Amino acid sequence: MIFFANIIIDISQAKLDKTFQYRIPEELLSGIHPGVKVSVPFGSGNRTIHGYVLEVTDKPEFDTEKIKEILSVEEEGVEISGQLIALAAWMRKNYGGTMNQALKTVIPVKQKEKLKVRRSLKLLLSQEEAAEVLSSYEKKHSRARARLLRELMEHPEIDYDIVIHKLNITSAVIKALEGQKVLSVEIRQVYRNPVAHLKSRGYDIVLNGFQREAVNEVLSHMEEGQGFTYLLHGVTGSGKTEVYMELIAHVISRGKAAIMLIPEIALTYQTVMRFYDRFGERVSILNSKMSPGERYDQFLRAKQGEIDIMIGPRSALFTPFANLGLIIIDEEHENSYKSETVPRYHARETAIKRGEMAGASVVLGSATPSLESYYRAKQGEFKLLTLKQRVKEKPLPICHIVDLREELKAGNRSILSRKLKELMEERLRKKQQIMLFLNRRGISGFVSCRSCGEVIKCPHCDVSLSLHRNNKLVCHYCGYETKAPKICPLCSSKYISGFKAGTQKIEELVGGCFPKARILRMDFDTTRKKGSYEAILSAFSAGEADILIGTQMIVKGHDFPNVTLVGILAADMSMYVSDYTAGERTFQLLTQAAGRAGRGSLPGEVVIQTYNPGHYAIKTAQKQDYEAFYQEEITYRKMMHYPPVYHMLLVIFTSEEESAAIQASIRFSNVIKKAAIENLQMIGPAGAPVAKVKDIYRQVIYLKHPEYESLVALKDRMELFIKEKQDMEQVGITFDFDPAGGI
DNA sequence: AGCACGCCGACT
DNA sequence: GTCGGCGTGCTC
Repeated sequence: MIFFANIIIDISQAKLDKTFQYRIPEELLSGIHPGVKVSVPFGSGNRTIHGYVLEVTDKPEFDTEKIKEILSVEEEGVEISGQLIALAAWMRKNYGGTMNQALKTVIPVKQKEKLKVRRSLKLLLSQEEAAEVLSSYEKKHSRARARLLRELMEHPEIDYDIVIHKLNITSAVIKALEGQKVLSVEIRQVYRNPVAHLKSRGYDIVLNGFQREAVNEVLSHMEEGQGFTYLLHGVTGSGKTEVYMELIAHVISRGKAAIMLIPEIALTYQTVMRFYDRFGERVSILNSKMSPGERYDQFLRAKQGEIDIMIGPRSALFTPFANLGLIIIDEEHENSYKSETVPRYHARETAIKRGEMAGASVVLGSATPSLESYYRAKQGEFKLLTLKQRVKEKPLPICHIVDLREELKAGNRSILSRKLKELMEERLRKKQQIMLFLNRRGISGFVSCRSCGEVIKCPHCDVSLSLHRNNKLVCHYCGYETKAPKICPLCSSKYISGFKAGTQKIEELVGGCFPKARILRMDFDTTRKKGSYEAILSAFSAGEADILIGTQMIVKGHDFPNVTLVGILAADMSMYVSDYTAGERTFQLLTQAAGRAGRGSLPGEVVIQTYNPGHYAIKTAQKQDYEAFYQEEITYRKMMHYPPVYHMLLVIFTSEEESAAIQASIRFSNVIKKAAIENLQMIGPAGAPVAKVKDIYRQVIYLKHPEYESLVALKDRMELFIKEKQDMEQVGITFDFDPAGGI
């Protein structure tokens, strides 16, 4: 059999952003894998250039007559670009999508590389000399040369890209003038340093026994050259960050680099400062507010060895450190580690794979580990490290559970239970602070008609519109905006009215109960302005308000030493019915929220209001007993065949035509049935929970199987089907492995 | 990006 | 005619 390799020539050049196919000579076959660097003949002159292997296949996709052979394999060790390309190949295989999509995720360079080498043209001649040369060009009718030179006489230094794009000059002309010593091409590096403005204050940390033990365990294996995956389980306040810092310090002292992933929302000034205090300028950060160019700059600094610690969200995982020694994933249970765009990779799995490739250790940290990680730790796949003790011996907060049904029976129809109200009064008297939480879903307001029951929906999405200030209706899925109608569009009744967003309504109610209290609210409306998220939190931290009302957003990151009471207004799980992670998410939210109470020297109290006081997620959260929660939850997952015991594959069919999406889903369900895989369960095809977004209709099929590999094999089969049939143009097909909750 | 090819105006 | 410069398009 003849094999071919798909090769990418130069990732940085947008115009060569595609693969070329080469024949693999038999003697090289064993050395050709994704990520391997090879030499190939390229172009009509067959000049030898370097490229990276993306895929090996036996199917030529190009005129076989024209396919050339690979010349040789470049044995430059395991080079970083190759390693990342191999990682991209692994991601494509395990999460679906095209190789190009995977590459773009891993190497976000492409056209942005221009920003790296800011090239500019500099005039080398004096005005007189230039004028002379210019007239000679004009005489020879060299119009492009004259155009460029005239421009250079006016501005002695011009950006290369401006010359190419705005002046319509080709590189041939620039080369010619460079050869004639009329101009020179200057290359300068420009990038910003996001932490340069910070002032390091030094550090002073002593680890306690549990922290020391955890650090030593990881280091001892590292010394033996073994990289494992560790799960660091420690309650809020047990000092996980100190463990991370100690490990990082050891890794960089051995000349290696470290990546620390944190949920985007937790990348606060405080966090960055702590690392900067200890590691100074060797640290860089990545965040979503950065432009692609700025992000690329940070990757470049890493590649050039200017930094050895990168802190950032999911995408920081692909920092091109040549000698990576450690990957840390803080708050590893967070949903934001799962990508929402193709390839829908999970940062945890991908980090483990990258760690394996680089020989690096991986440390997953959480107070409430994901079921997945804890399960794998129990199976011995991860090494479990436990921090049993809170630093400074602080007691856990006292936690009360209030049954909202009892409140109702007792005639209290307020959103605040008697217990919570009583405790709030006390705190306000003592000038201590209070946080009130609301579950994330169901918090936005909507408009409905009391006469016919019509709910105003988005014309492009299958969701109701949310009521905002100034009577505006906004779609949270596509951003559609309209004015709230005065009469019902269906029955023309004038009894149409809005229900305010949960947080807004609660703000009014709480304000009514405690007219003197200063209240801050954090939700979609108040945080839409840039930077207002931090602004609200620091205002609260500075004591500018007594009560902070919000959703999950306010649970993360910041420490509020003066908060001694946390109220969870409706720890209700019925909102998550269709989602098997409901219990897990509730437990995590409650534990995190409770952890916010009593972070300072004052003891904390927590009130959980719920309609399900008997549910194990709530009862175990009250006692902060993770192990007990895990046992209950894993039993449920086993029984219901949910992850991590079984694995799931969600196949999403999208189309502008509803019927096309439905037809495709039926066709694929037949393909799946035909594959006749043992132990496979199929649910659907059916409409997605939100069946229409931005005018695109969505159908889904859920598949369950105990072996992840079987689902990957099934995905391969479906991808092959797409390739062979080629009549699926108007339908998009996306694969999502172990989807994180809703879609 | 680099290179060939084909077009176009100017000059022996 | 034909020479040199310029823009366009292709590279497995």
